Amino acid sequence: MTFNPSELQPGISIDCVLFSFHNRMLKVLLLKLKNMDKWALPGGFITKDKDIDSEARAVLEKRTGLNDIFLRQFYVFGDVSRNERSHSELLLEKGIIPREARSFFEQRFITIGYYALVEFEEVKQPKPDFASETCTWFSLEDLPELILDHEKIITKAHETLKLELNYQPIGLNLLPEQFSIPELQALYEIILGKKLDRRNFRRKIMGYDILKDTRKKRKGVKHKSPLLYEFDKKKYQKAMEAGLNSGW
Amino acid sequence: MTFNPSELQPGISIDCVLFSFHNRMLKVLLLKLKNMDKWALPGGFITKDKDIDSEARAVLEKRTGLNDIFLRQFYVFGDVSRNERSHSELLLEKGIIPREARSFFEQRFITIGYYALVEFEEVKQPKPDFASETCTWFSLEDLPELILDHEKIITKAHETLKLELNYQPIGLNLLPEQFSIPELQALYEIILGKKLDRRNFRRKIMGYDILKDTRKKRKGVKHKSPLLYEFDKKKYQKAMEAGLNSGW
DNA sequence: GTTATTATGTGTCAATATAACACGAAAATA
DNA sequence: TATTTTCGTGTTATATTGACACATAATAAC
Repeated sequence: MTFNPSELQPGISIDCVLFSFHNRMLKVLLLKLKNMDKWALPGGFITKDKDIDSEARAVLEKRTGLNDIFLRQFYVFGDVSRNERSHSELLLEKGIIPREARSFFEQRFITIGYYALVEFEEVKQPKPDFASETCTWFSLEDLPELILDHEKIITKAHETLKLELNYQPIGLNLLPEQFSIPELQALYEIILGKKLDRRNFRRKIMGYDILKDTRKKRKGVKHKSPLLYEFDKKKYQKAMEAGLNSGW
Repeated sequence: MTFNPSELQPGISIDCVLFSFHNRMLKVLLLKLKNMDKWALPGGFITKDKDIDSEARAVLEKRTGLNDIFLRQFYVFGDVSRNERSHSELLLEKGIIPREARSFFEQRFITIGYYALVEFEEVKQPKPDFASETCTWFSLEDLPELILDHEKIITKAHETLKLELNYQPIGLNLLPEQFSIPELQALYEIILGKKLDRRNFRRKIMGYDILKDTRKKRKGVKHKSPLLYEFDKKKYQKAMEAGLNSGW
């Protein structure tokens, strides 16, 4: 890995909060920095002749191998205080960043936050980047120690997810092709951070007419098998454009 | 006005869509560039040791004289295509930007969009910046020709306003201290782009219990005088935090 | 000062949406 | 065969929404 800082927009980075949903938990993809006990969001920089959204997409593709991930900008973190001199010094000291890129990394950085959604099983083997040695999922409830303001970035992404639940196809992008209504409800409960009534949830979600019954059952669960559904993508999309205005 | 590009974050700008509400129209503050027939949003750059939000605030303060304006980030415009070489060349040619700042302006720029809300009457005499000769309000319905992607930025700001109407104290920041319910309704109608039923609007807004009756009437209107209200700021704030979840 | 114009303020009813709540059925495991 | 666990279902009371019409207050026109 070599940096060509001259090809990059200086002082701007991208950080991606990639969410997935597994075992009824919301998870976030994180990278463990080499020789350090801290973790970081997948991120990158902006090539001078590339659109920022495609650079975010590129970051995710490099980590996951997937290139059609649902992606949204959610906030720019631009306080001066987010730049800790000690952080870039440490990276240098540990040999994580090449010496010739020193001045690039020592700049004050403003970072554009993206959140992204992916179906857990689609990501076979997440790949660390040049600065990290591991890349793996963490439950939102149980995050490791993170560099800089990355925890704050995750929190803000989660808040945004909550607000956009009625306007963005979040369920569609986090769940596998087929899923049960209780699974969908669990996703909603985790994003919203509150319990929902099972009967009322079912009635309401069915009322939107965005689910298709597959006439199949989930096998291998040690209790009554739930029926499986798929999203009717066209109707889902249309419902999102209008907004599920009731809110949850 | 002299630029010290060395003190600025390179390649990042700020653009502010400052809304006000006057004569039942939503207005936006624009600047007319010197020697050109195009208008632009108030904007600026980011000093290396300043937070981005305070730089946005500084832009607004310079244009309006006000320093406590309600302000929110809403989007980053970062497509490569938004940078028109011809634009910076024209600015140079017209002598709008100093020759020594040439290379600064010729960079590829990413701009952070902020929307801001102000009570129309509070802004006595908006001031143009070094590159412009006039600074004035335009109705959203009747915008002049704008530079670059500024029209798109305004459109996106307006969409955001619509979405955030239920979560942000928008009425509070756009209306004068005292206002009538029909005025508040007109504001909602313009932001939402649709007519609302007068009786239902009143019932619903009153239901939130965020208005205080001032026991006064608006004088000088050529019809029945409406009663004037004020926002109960504490209750308004609380209602916003919960979200006016029904939506309009 | 009488009339016309215009926007304000108000209430009801029907339809819809929400919240609260309990029990039988299916699948696996013991 | 019994136990455990979660699934699937319906009703009722309450709250919210949408649709709708008429009398009143202020000014302007005559």
